[in-house]
Amino acid sequence: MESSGTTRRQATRQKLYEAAVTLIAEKGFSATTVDEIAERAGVAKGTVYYNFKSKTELFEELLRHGVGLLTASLRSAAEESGERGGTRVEALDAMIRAGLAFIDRYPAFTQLYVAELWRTNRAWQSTLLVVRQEAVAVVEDVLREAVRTGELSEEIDIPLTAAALVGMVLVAALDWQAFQPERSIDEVHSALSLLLHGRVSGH
Amino acid sequence: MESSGTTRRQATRQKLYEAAVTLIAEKGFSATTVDEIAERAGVAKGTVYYNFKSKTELFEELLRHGVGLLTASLRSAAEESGERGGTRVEALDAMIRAGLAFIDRYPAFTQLYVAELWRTNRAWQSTLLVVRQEAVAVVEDVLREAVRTGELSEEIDIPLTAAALVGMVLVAALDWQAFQPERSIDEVHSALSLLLHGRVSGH
DNA sequence: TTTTTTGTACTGACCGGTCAGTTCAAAGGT
DNA sequence: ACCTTTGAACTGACCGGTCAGTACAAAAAA
Repeated sequence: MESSGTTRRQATRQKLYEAAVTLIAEKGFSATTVDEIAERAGVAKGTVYYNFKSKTELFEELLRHGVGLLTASLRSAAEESGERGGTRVEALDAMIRAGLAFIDRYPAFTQLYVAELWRTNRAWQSTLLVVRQEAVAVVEDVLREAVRTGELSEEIDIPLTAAALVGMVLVAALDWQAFQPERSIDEVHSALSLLLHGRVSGH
Repeated sequence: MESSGTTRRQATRQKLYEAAVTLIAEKGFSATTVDEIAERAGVAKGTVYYNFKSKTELFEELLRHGVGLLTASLRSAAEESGERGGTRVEALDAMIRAGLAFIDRYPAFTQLYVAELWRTNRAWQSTLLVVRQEAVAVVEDVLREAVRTGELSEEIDIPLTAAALVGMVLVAALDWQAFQPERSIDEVHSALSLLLHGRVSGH
């Protein structure tokens, strides 16, 4: 029995998450076998089934785990910006940067999330719905705040704009990793920032 | 013997494309069986292998087919806008609309494209690379043109901005279909247009 | 002692790909 | 007009391999 922060079990689960996330990102859920996951985690197959009731459940918990990290990172970026006395638009900018940093650090998770998000009729569809709503809600909150304080125009459509912003960051970052890896995070950030601040085709 | 424009074979291939695209969008490539594809197309399994040398090849040709439609649609939107004497920024706006219309019409294809695009080490990786480049290039061309004519600032980073714009449209549209289907295409279009024209946080 | 992990062996369902045989419309012969 | 042949297109039963999940005794950890 262990009573401290990380039980043995938690450590095993963590290893399994890390093994599963890269494999599933590369090959997709169905093409990834439980044997492979166990092998990469350096664990026996039986252990997988001791810790999770099925392959699907392992995946669902992986999703919850990862999105937890992302939303925490976005929220704390927004808060820190607020504490520094920044505007709400600066908070958005800080969130873009935090999003990029997250994707830079956990590219596999992001790949997997994007690949699964819009699938229909899958077992974990409901999990994804919840998890997506959490992430988009963070952006919506800041947008709503900004409209309330008059920083942004009333005419913007908050849910659609939030989705578009998230999408912009997600896809730009994945594209960066996959097709233009020689760019620095600063270059990507400023390209997106320019778009946000309307200097791409600003009035 | 048949010699006219649409051979029997082409008709069968078309049926197989249509069956495969929805199934793969819903469940992913590996989770979709050849038997299912054949059944939905109303064709025997052997016919699939008579027309395509493997499941993978069927998928690759499906990708080429679909992206062909998309780029044609984007390019013609840009051209038509040009013929009406519009600015390059108006052409971008027209392309956003064309992109949304495409996704509205072929949602399954878009889902599948996004889900597979950033996977690594897959058989069809090289096909996707080509196919992505075609799509992004259309946007890059218009951006480059706009910078040349002074319509857009020299400081924008063309490849990154093009990727971001494509991503914004892609993700916003999928999100619209999946989570906010009650919105009209006009609402989505104007939300994105506002972002493009910098009126979300324009100076 | 209790919890967790290991490793091997097994099962049964499922799936990609194959192939011998069928269908049928057009071409060619009579 | 009436048979015969040809070959592209299609069919579906079948085969060999793969994989999620199970079983369980023994070891290691706590």
